[in-house]
Amino acid sequence: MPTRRSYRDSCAMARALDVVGERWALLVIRELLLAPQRFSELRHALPNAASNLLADRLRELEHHGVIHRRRLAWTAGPHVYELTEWGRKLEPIVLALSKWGLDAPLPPEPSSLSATSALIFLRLSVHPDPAVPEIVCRLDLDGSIWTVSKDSVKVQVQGGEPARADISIRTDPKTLGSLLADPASLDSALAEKRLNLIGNPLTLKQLLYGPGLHAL
Amino acid sequence: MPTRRSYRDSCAMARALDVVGERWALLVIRELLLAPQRFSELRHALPNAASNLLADRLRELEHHGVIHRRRLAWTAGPHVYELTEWGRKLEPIVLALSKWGLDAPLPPEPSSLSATSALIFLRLSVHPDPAVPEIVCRLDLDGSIWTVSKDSVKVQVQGGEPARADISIRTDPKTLGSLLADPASLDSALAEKRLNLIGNPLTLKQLLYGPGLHAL
DNA sequence: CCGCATCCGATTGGATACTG
DNA sequence: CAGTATCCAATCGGATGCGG
Repeated sequence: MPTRRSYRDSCAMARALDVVGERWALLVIRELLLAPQRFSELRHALPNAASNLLADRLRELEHHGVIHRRRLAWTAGPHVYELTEWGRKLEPIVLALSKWGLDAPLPPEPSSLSATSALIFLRLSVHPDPAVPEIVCRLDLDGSIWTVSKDSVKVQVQGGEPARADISIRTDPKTLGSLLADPASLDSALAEKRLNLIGNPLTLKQLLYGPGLHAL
Repeated sequence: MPTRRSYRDSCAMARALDVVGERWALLVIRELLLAPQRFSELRHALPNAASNLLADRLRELEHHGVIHRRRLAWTAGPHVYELTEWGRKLEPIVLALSKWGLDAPLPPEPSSLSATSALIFLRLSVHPDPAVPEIVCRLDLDGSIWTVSKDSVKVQVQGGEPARADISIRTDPKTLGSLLADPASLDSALAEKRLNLIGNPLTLKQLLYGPGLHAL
């Protein structure tokens, strides 16, 4: 049963919150920022959200024109949820709010971390590096493949296989998160096999920590 | 009874929402963007929020370090709520979300509009105007005084009396909002005494609508 | 009045089970 | 896999109370 309440405030912020202010809504949008997702993928990404709530939020967001349901492979085949053009305009807001949230206290354990969250964290943490021409990394995160590239002017995270890669890593979102938060954890992650690396470890350090590497 | 629930998600966005994601929280923050406010002022600005919820949100936001309570006039005297330094960093996010919300459907009537909301809408709508050197306007909105100034590079909205003003207007938030949304409503607002103007009407038009004035 | 606290019915959220 | 259905707990919203 979708929610029907409103702030009944003409202010644009209140109107925005009438659309994306319900519980879980912005986290659903976060999940869809990098790629369209299926219902089961969203459930996996947001394990603390009940399935009925997820269904409610998806219905409401679709009704408001923030996301829409699309069938893959013409007819038959699974459907995915993806952001509409309007929904995509939330990206800078979600990123800004994420950046702000970095200063917030950590949640009570146990806490989840989805692949998309870790990739967004990566994009917030890694900065272009004028000292290095280009690094392309193939990333296998929880079984799905991403291409992370960084050059002197930009950092990109895209779904799918890279055409060419300098290094290839396989890990899980939590390990990636702790790697980004604490460079010193890289060695133990490798030792404990939570991180699998093909290629030069120094290249990975350059990719993740860039010019700040001297801090090590 | 303050809420104690969490998304239990390590993602920075979820952590941000653990702090400012509860109902009414971001609207309280919106209200505090331009000036500290007393409890009763917040109640007036958010008439659809129950007083116990307002008290809960204020307690939670203070506990999380987004706002803090301060006593005016040393000891005794009323206290006001104001944003902390961390809370102030939400300003660009609130403004961006407001801008996004302009494309959202209008809420069901009756709907409120606080003075702060109208002023934020003004700041979003009015742009610097290279064609005009400077316009300073004294604004009496629901009884509190603001200084709105615009020159070739910036637009400012500040609490308090201006040192000097080109025009002075007195109105209410809803009228100001409709004025900004529809320039054609200016004449009827004047005729119906919902807007009181001292000074040249053309100056007011230049202030509010600027170079877009030729559209009239 | 101001600044909340308390009480209570109406919604919403959360966990689990179930169906096409 | 992609959601519903159900039930219970937490939260919300509105009214009212109450000390300062």
